[in-house]
Amino acid sequence: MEFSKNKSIYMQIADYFYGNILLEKWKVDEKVPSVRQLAVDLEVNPNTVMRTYTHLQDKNIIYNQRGIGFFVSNEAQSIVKDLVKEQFTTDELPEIFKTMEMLGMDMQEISDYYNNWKSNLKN
Amino acid sequence: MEFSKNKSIYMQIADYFYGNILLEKWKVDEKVPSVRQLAVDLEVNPNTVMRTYTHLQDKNIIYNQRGIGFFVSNEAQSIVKDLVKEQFTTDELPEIFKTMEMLGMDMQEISDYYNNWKSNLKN
Amino acid sequence: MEFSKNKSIYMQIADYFYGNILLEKWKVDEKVPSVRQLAVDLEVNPNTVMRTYTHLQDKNIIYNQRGIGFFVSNEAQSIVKDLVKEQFTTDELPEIFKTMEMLGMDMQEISDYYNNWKSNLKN
Amino acid sequence: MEFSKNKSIYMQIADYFYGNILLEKWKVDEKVPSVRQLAVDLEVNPNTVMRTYTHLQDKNIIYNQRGIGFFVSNEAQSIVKDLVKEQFTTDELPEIFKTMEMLGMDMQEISDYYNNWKSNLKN
DNA sequence: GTGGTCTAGACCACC
DNA sequence: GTGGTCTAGACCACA
Repeated sequence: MEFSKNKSIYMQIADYFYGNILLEKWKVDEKVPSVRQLAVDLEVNPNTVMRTYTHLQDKNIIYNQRGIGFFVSNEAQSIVKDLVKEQFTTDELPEIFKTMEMLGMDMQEISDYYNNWKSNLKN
Repeated sequence: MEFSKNKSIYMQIADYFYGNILLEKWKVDEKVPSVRQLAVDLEVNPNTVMRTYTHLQDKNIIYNQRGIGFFVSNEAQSIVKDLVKEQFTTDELPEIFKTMEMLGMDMQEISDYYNNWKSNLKN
Repeated sequence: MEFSKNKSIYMQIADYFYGNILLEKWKVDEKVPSVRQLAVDLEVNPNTVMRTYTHLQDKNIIYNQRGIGFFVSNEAQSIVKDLVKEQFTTDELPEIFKTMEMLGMDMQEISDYYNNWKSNLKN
Repeated sequence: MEFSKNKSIYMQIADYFYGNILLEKWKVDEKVPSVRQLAVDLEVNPNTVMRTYTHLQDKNIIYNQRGIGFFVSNEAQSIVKDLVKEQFTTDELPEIFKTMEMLGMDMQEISDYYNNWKSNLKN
């Protein structure tokens, strides 16, 4: 996994969790990777992973069983969905729309980029 | 002008310049507000404005005439357009698309949000 | 380190970096002093050092690892060499030559000064 | 006349005077251009020229006859020569030598640049 | 009037 | 611990 410079690493790790939960790759009560293991896999400081986990736990997206690990909570799906959608529609989309105006782009162009992006994913 | 807390103030001031240049409110060789004046208008510290100006000057978007002020450079339009478009297509759009996938949204929904946003602007 | 008053402090700190990089005292990917530490060592305000670092980062001479520090970039050597040589040959040397003409000095005299300067360095 | 960005304009105008005096294009008691005229010729603000003249007058290089103009003083030659030589040997040359060391250049290379520069002047 | 630099001190996010 | 941003206030050189 590569990290963008525009966003903090621990939030990008959270994004990775959001994806896995929303797309149901990780189900309710399933164990998520250990802090240490994930830190090794992602080549980041364990503190950084821990920060993500603390953050997700605060939001009741994962829960902890002492000595065993972290697990996906019951409400994870709905919490994440609300969270992501909220931020998407109130922060990110308006930002995009403003930039579109500045660049004089219309929805069709965005749509083209989208199709392009999707076809690139397959390869 | 209100500042979002997600982004540094000096970069939001830069964004303000980008808009004015792209939409040709400010033309080539036109004088831009003085550091002190803009600081007063935006209610920020002059150092913060100075930081924006230094940044824009480094990117050859504005130039300085000693003792007189800053002016929009010849290539400002094209430099800004490249800059903004580059970041938009390589950073922001993919981010949006990823989130769309996660949320299971399609282009039609985005388009609806867009039209909604545009009609809100008019009011 | 003493600072000349003809040049801004933050640029003199940059010169110090140029020297260390060109003479390979600092190698690629080596960590450079932290902003705070260097500020203490040089007895200047951290903001002043920060200004140098931002400048060098913009020029891709150093890069940042979040929360860890600044490091010498791959291309640092060649960038600095180009930078310094460019300025030396197009700005400083012509200036010197013009003054030599005005003073009626020839290359031999300059050479004498040079040898003199070098022998003073040793003591 | 073109002005370098590295030096203040009024000092570059002073340099122009130094050259004319040292190379005896302007002799003792000869009238120098009026402030207004020179400002027009050089396309600078009259204040800037005035600043040069004040500076030169302070150093007894030119003197003023009220209502008539400025004139080259008796001691102009020797004063300028001392002034320029002093700055040249204590400020500029050491600076050059330091840069030479950093770039690993020797006197021969400088000499080559010098010959090159002189032959370019003729064209 | 203009920009340019610097200090002092603070607060924050991040690793 | 690291950098990043911002404020307040000052002083200077320059046009």
